[in-house]
Amino acid sequence: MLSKSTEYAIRALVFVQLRNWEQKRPGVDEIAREIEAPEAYTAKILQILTKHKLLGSAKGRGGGFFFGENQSSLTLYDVIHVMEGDACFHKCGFGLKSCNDNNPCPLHDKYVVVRDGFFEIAKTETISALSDSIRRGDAVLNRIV
Amino acid sequence: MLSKSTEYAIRALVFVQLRNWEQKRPGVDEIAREIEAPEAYTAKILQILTKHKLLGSAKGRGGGFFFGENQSSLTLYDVIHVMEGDACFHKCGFGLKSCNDNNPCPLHDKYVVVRDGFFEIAKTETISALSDSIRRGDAVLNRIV
DNA sequence: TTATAAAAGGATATTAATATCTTTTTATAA
DNA sequence: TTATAAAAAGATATTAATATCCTTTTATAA
Repeated sequence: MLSKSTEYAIRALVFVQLRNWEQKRPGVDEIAREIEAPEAYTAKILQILTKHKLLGSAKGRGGGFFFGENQSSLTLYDVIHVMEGDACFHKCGFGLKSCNDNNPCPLHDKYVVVRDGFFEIAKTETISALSDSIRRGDAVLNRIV
Repeated sequence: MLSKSTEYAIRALVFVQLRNWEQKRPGVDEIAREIEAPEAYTAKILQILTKHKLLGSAKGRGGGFFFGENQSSLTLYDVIHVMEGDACFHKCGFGLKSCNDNNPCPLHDKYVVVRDGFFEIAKTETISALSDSIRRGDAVLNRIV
């Protein structure tokens, strides 16, 4: 499972993308409200994302968050990597320090299939693709009350 | 990813099974040493497992941990459920409160495949099957230094 | 029946994740 | 050029996970 912070990050990025497509640069307050995350905490997460250049930001009046050119095809992997590292793609499901094809833990063979499946999703799915599925109406960002 | 506590629990149970097959009832100290986990913390985890009847224990001289009859085919799911609940089998990969086939988040379709794959492993794999793969030499419990 | 070995239970400590609040910097509109 | 709006930065608070320590209970061997 991804950490709460990573989830907030992904949801925030998707929302920024959607607003950017409408020529808008949302601010912390709007983003936090839309992704249903605490505002101050969302601000911290957006800070991490901009610091790592996954996202652009503008200070001052009329400022907000946006994607630059080289930030358009951000993958889930990029976001996860910045938010919580990539242990989830490498770690043994059993918690053993050295576990691999040659020296497998009892879970290795089956677990690797799942772990690699998740890695495939992370490396393939992009923020803009996720956003587009929402724009098209195939998926939703917020819960429908 | 499973929590550290859950990993310790699974490793501990597998080790108890292996020792039980040798007619031994390992104690906290031996278990902690073998699974490379802190001793006092391991004791707490074993307490949780025995309290939930996943494992038997005997106090006093010659005491230790062991499996009873109805504890022989414990699944990974049983262990995970007791240690950290079953959020990992239900939760949305995106962190949305209501996300399902009818109301999917952008990740839903692909993520569900991975999540269900993990659920299948958890429901299928048993402590004794894992232990047996070690006994046979097909897998290892400890890292080989 | 007493000393000892072992798990159970309870209290506390540490660390990491999550969250909030305040001050500072920066940009823009008036 | 000043007031305002916004993100950045820094400090602190809270909560949950991980970890340790001490005391109590229980069983057994001597």
